[in-house]
Amino acid sequence: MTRNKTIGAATREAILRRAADQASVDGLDGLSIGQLATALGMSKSGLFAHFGSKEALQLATIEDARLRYIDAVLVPALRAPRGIRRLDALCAAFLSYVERAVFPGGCFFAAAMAEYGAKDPGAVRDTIADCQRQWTATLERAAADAREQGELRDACDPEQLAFELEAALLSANWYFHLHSDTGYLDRGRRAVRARIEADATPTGIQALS
Amino acid sequence: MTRNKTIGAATREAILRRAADQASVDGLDGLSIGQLATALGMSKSGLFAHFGSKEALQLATIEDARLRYIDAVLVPALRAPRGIRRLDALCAAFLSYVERAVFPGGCFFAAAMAEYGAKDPGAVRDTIADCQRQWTATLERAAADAREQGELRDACDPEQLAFELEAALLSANWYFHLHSDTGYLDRGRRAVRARIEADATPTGIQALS
DNA sequence: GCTTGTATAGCACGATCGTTCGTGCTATAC
DNA sequence: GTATAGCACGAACGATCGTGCTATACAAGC
Repeated sequence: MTRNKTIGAATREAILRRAADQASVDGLDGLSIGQLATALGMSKSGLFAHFGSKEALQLATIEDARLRYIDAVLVPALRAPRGIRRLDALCAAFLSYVERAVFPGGCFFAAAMAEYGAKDPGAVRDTIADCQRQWTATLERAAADAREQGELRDACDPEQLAFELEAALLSANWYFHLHSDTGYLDRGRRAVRARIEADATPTGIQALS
Repeated sequence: MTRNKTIGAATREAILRRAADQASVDGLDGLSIGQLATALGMSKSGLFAHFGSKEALQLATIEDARLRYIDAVLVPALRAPRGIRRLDALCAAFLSYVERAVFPGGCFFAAAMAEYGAKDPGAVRDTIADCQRQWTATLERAAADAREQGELRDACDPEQLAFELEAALLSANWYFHLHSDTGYLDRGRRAVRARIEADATPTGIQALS
């Protein structure tokens, strides 16, 4: 029984990994259970039984993607000390995550946000909006910490700064994929660096070394 | 015949308008001929006959959306004099176009870029990439003009500037819709103004009045 | 008045969609 | 050795997808 459960869980993980990969390319809505099952060499009904509905599959996929995002972006970035260095590390980690193609279609959440941003409310949309808010909050907190530590000017608005940094990160993600040109990732890095420095104090600039 | 053609053309226009509206919400791929026909009170086959294939409908929809974009963004912005004022006007016109909900699901091309950015090449993807390039080039040209006119610093990189401005515009578009909060449009306006001023000469700043 | 051509409708096709159901295999529990 | 539970399968459901083929309504030109 416990043994069976382990087997089932492994299958489930494999499904979700593939689902997140595919969704980053074709969208969460474009995700098809039949195609997913074929790609995994299993039956449609066998796969379906793990979730019970397409929406449940989508939500589980988001959750799996969230874990992968934490591993790929947050964990490495949070090793940097609180403040301006962490803010910079978060941006760098995101761009690296895009470049390493952790998801083959680019940032999973960027794609999901674009896909569901204008749709009617629903569980999927709400979850995506929530993920988005969490990430933004992480950037804002890093910026606020940096300001408190005297690394960013008092006049700096952490929320505005986070907004602008994320704008650069997202655009780098879009253009990188649309034009298949890594140069846009460098543009993103330049934008991030310049934007942080624009609000940085001498202390902050030095901390960035 | 001319009369018939006029009637046919009018129907075609109505189809494309609705198609672009719907695509801005559900994506160009999510666009369904059956739903579109029902929404317009006509038969699936009658609608289909206008285009011959879904891809042709998608391409025609993009073309129609392009014209609407020109009307809503480029025409008003190009009334501003060449240089820094036009650069600013382009950004302002874009944010206004988002705010006025010219397309109900937000910027049509932003949505299409996000949807097709990671997909395999094809006519639709190529066209979208082309539209994207054109708009970027418009921003870059305005920035380059401004630099030539002494409104932006010589050290300013027009391509990088255009990238960062567009990043702010796109993110304002995404967040505005995802969180249904016009505050993000103001964040975009602030980001644009600050970014332009960061590279502006005193002459340039004065020109922005 | 007849022909010609265009615009739309009707109907049907094969494929695929998400979903349900019944079944069989396999491994643990008693 | 038998009962139980988890996992996956194949078949089929009704609905919808994009796409054809044919017919009708109607205006234009002879």
